Amino acid sequence: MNILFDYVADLIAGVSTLDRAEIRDNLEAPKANMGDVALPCFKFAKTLHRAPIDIADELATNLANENIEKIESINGFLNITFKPEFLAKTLLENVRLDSESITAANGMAGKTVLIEHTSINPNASPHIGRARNALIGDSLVRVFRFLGWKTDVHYFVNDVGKQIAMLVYATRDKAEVNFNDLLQIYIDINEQLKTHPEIETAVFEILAKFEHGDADTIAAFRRIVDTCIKGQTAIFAELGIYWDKFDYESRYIHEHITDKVLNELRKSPTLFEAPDGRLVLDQHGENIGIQDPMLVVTRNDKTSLYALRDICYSIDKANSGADRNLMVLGEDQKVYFQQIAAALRLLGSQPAEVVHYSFVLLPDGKMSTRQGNVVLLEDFMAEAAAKANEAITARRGAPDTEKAKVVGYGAIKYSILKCSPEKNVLFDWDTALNFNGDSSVYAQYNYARIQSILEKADIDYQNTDYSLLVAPEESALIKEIANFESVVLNVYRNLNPAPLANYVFNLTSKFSQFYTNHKILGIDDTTLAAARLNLIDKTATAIKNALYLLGIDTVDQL
RNA sequence: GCACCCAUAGCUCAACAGGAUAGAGCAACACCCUUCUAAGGUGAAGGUUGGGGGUUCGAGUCCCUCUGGGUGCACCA
Repeated sequence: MNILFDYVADLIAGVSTLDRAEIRDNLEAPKANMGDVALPCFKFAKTLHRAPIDIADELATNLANENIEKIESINGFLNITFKPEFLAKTLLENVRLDSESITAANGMAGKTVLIEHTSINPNASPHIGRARNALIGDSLVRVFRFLGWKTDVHYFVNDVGKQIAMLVYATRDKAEVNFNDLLQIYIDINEQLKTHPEIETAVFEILAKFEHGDADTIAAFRRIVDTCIKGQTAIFAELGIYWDKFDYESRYIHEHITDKVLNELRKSPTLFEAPDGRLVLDQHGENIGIQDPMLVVTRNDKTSLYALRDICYSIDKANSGADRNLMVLGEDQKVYFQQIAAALRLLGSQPAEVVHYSFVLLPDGKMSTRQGNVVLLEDFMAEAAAKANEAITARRGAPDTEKAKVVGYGAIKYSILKCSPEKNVLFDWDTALNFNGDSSVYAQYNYARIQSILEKADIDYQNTDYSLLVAPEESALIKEIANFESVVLNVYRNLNPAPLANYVFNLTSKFSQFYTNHKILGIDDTTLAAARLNLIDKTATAIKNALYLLGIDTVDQL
């Protein structure tokens, strides 16, 4: 639609004393049936010392143009409706739907962005709450890449800590450790800990040996952590989510980087030693929303706590040379992140831009890994794929596991990504596995319908006369296609993939209305047929690319 | 108790940097498959945008306040 806005801004600037840039800024797309482009005239009232209605009236009488079908002044709004042939031609000739052209138009080519996301504790299979992190992160990666950025996707492996030590302890006599058993082992050892304090002592001994570089203990940790990372990333790989680099937290201990950073922190008067020997950063005055903002960075023996290792890692990321430094983090880490950010600024380092997301809630409350009250991502994936396969079997007479995955996994991603990150997602099986209406399946299904038609088409539709596309359903579809680029840029600007889901549904809905009202093949007018084929081809591209940016695949036949 | 986020139709969500008559889907009701894929389409129904105040020509959107939910509040990661 930008092309139309530019066009209208030129027109209005030509017949008035208004500033062209200001006009362009105020133009908007009104609701359907009010026109194609609207200009609210209220902001010009002050500078012109005239009533908004007068301004709109005058513009309406002066703007006559062979491409304008209707121009109205209503309550201070100037509404312009273009002739549909002009609308179709202008928008479809200029629309940008592919990565190359959008990248070129927005000048972001070659910039680099570091994105860190997911970092699930390496103690069990991920549940759908944690998956939200990966889904948002991966979608942002795709959007940046689509806009021409070079992406560097990192995963911070939290391989230090009591949780891993507990698993090391629980599996000390096991010759083999199986990823799928870890969750139960973790739940069991948490249970045992309640009644056997001596286990806790043993666990901390293991942790201390690990931190002091004991080779056998490091190997034992590595066995657990790598089993977990392998298991977790296999699940994400199944969903098409990958990382470029896995950064191990323990490195900052074993390479004594924590000591160096600690020495830097010691130069600040805000670092003090508590009576028992712990080193603490006094963060009063940093505008952190807790009563007594203190960040404890070491234990009393001066060994590092997670915060210190996280600061080390954050410095590494800030120094990576990337143009932007992003991370996706749960809302439970909000205040903690502010504390790390304040510490980084103290050290002259720049904290990452952070995207926070809220938790996924179950109908009967919150998920808890320790209590085993979770919906595992794996289970969700299996259910979704199975349900999709049933539907495919019913429709096609035979199952198709690959297609079922495309459909089922798409539905998972869509159901989670369609909600804005700051809102809680309410998960229930019925809604998530409903493949009708506002779901990714709707878009995939209509995409397949288009492919089916294009497959059958035996005329060339590469160079067609767009001005033939004048039906209301065609105009509506064309305008929606033309919005693609601004939606992608909106997602980029706000670091929120949700509008893409909304867009792909609106777009598909416009196509479906067009499809049910107009024939594409088998009409006498072959030039019109060609134009319509070109239109649905562009529709398919927009659907495919929008879904792709959400991490969702398409198939040509469904 | 303090801080941050959220509250929109019975349910799940939209509303693009405050714009016009707040839109969809699901569920429920009435229709449409001799026609390019019915995982579809059409119609009707559903709202004092949690309550109250304020700013503005204009507020779901910004500010204050109350209520309800989420999250967090130094020696976990």
